[in-house]
Amino acid sequence: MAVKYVKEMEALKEHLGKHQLKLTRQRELILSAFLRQEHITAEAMYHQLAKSDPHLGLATIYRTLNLFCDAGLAQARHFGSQTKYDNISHKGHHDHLICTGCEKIVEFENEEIERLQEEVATKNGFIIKTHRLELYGLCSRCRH
Amino acid sequence: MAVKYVKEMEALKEHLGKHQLKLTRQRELILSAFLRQEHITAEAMYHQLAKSDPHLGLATIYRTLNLFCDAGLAQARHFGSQTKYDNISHKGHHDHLICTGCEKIVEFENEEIERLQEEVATKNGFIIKTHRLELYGLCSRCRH
DNA sequence: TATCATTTTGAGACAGCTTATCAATTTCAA
DNA sequence: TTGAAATTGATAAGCTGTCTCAAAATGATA
Repeated sequence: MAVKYVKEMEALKEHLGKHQLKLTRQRELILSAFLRQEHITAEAMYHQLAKSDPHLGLATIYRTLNLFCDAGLAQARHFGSQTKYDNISHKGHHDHLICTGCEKIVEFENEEIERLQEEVATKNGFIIKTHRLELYGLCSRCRH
Repeated sequence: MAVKYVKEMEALKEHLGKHQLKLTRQRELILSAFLRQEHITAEAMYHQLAKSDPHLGLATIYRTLNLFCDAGLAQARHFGSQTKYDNISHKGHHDHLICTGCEKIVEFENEEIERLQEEVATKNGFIIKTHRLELYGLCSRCRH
């Protein structure tokens, strides 16, 4: 199972090595669960993993997902009161189209928008480090 | 004082009327405080208003700011763990440039970006209702 | 492989922000 | 003025996420 995620595992190991951190059973488990899906919530992962490992603590999941963020594998995104963790290891930065009807999330990239963002920032004396762009609306199915 | 905000007050009254809600001293007070500034936090307003009205409850402020959102006067924005309420009554939609150094917030509008957003949405079968775009970086002063 | 300093974990306490509860008060239509 | 309905203030409760700390696991070293 974890075999599929060799590259991500290598990236994690590299980060662990650089920071005197250890590879644990829990970190492996959470990594493979994390890579299996997009936009997961710590709480959701907690319930998901509870089936196979009832004693895996919620705090460990939060800690580990934050670790993945530090390692550059994940990115936390706040949707309303929820924080979802995106997998950004296998792709570059991306933005989101979110259906307010069915909660479906579509990822997209648009170089032209990114370029214009830089332009706006420069005009205001800013240097951009990160950004978030979320478009909320209805997908074709939810429009009836 | 409230005289300056006749238009917003009218908009609020219209909303109240349509929903069988009542105009109270607190709602007037919070409206005038709200319109006096940008990007305010419920907590900040609570402390601000405590000087002139020590018994105005925090819950009332939250309730009232959410009411303003419903009425189309305000918009809630989540910056990290903080929720700030923007005045959107006197201007159209706008996006934010946020300095991660000094927390300064600069508003901007960019029609070209908005147009490209529509394009992306259409391409994916979405119809956009709202969006949020936040650029995080360092302002010229914080770059030393 | 055994040792052991260091890191990590799990469980629950705790913290910050926001909403719910409810008796008392206020509003406003009649 | 009256009274049904909405609102308020105070605080309890809820939610999400972090902190604490004793016990367990890891992994570098011998």
